[in-house]
Amino acid sequence: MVRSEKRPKSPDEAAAKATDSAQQHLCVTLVPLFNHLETADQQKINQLVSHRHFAKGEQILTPDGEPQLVIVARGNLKVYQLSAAGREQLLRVVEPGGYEGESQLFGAKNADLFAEALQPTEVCVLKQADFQELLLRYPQLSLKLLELTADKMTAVEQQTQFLLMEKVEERLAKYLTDLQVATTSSSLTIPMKMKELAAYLGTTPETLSRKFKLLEEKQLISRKGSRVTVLDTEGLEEL
DNA sequence: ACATTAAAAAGCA
DNA sequence: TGCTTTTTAATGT
Repeated sequence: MVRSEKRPKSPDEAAAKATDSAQQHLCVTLVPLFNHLETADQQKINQLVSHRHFAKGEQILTPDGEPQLVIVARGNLKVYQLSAAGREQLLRVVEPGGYEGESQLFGAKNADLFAEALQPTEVCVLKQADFQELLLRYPQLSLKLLELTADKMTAVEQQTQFLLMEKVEERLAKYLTDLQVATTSSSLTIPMKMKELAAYLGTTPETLSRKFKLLEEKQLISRKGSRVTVLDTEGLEEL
């Protein structure tokens, strides 16, 4: 479900208006939300966003922070919430071209949403007021946003299905088969750390490790590190 | 069936 | 080598 091998091609260093930290206008042209607009419009929008860089592990979005739309240009970030016990439930990983934080902009008070950089990450930040103005000014944006948000909701549904399946074994099996379908190959690479996959599947790294071993013993998969090969697709799907 | 805790083993910079 | 990630083992819910 998550791949991470895109690299933005070197941007032409023309006359970049140094608004903030003097970065290039990557985000606006890169992101599906904006890249269908005319160049002139994109440039206007670009003046409204601030480009920021985050090191691995830095918080980008917190519940008490200012409402803002965050667009990922490079790297990726994880979006998660904290359970009562303080355990982290990973919701999704946002890749270049993706965005996060729009729900707050719509007025939804999302009380416990965090976003954190998984790698050194370039993002563009759009403030609430500016974004609302944009939506009014470019009605096409609203439609596009609606479309993209619908996609996101589909992903969230899948995530909820994971947690509805009672056994970790089943969740892991489903995750692997989904990933296999996505890559159209029997050999695949887990796109995140085991610790994070565990959080994503709603379990602990320890249990995840045991389940991997169990699937290997059943000859359903083989694994070296995060490199997994599916040996028995049918057997895996039966779970 | 899992979580938790602790500790060893394996990776990585 | 020193820190982080992953695995193993023992014990608890």
